[in-house]
Amino acid sequence: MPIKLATWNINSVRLRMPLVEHLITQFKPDVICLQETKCRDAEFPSSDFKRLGFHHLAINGQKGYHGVCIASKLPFAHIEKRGFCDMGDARHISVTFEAGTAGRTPISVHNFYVPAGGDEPDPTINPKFAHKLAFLDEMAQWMKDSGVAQDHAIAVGDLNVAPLDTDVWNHKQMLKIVSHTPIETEKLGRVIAAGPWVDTMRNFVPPSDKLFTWWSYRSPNWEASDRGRRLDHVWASEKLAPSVRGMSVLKEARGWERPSDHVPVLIDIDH
DNA sequence: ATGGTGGGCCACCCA
Repeated sequence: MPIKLATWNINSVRLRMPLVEHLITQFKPDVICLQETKCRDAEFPSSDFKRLGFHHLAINGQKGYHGVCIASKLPFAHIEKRGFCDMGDARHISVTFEAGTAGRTPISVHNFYVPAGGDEPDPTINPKFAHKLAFLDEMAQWMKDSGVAQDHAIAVGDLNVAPLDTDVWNHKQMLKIVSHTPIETEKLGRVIAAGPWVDTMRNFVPPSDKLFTWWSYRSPNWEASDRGRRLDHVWASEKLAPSVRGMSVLKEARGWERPSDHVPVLIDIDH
């Protein structure tokens, strides 16, 4: 059964529900993972999702900041929300689908919003950066302990780290910029190894090619200057990775009206 | 080297 899954840092789901609707009508995803929904669960536009055929909603929101959700046409068997770093932040939600057809084992989807980490890449003077590093450590430990990637599983989200040289517009210039510092890259690598996970986006775009999912609001000519970063990721467990048949980064969404600074990433799973 | 632009929400927090 083919499943199309999208992940997108929406930067306020209430403000950008028209863009989500456009994504749905134009690209027809079955499952949508959002980050930075920025509203409480009671304020989440659930009726809009249901009108659009997404009857199954797993929401972990909070007032004003952060917030993640998984909206789905397919029913869930389980929903889980995990707190990281004891901050009370809404930065994770996961679902397991009901058992697949033809006796296939159900897929789990984990949706993460990793802390951005502030501007100063020194954990001794910047608590936001320290939080980001601790979050990545805890993610790796939990991946190891839980064994989530041992079965059919997907991990997606805004991980706020661009690990490869070609995940940023200028590697040398970015080495001291939060999101591309060696310590973040190393820690994200440990999270991937702890699964172990497969970086499915890079199965479709070779590491020699630049690949971005985010362009800052602060650049008036984002497209011409193209100073992007790959902050959003789609990982598959080794068992599921061969079933990922397609991937696209919807760069055009950065040019939509009142856009998010992140664009959706879509994958096709043939499970 | 600096500041540039957004969103939430009402004084600044966050990205």
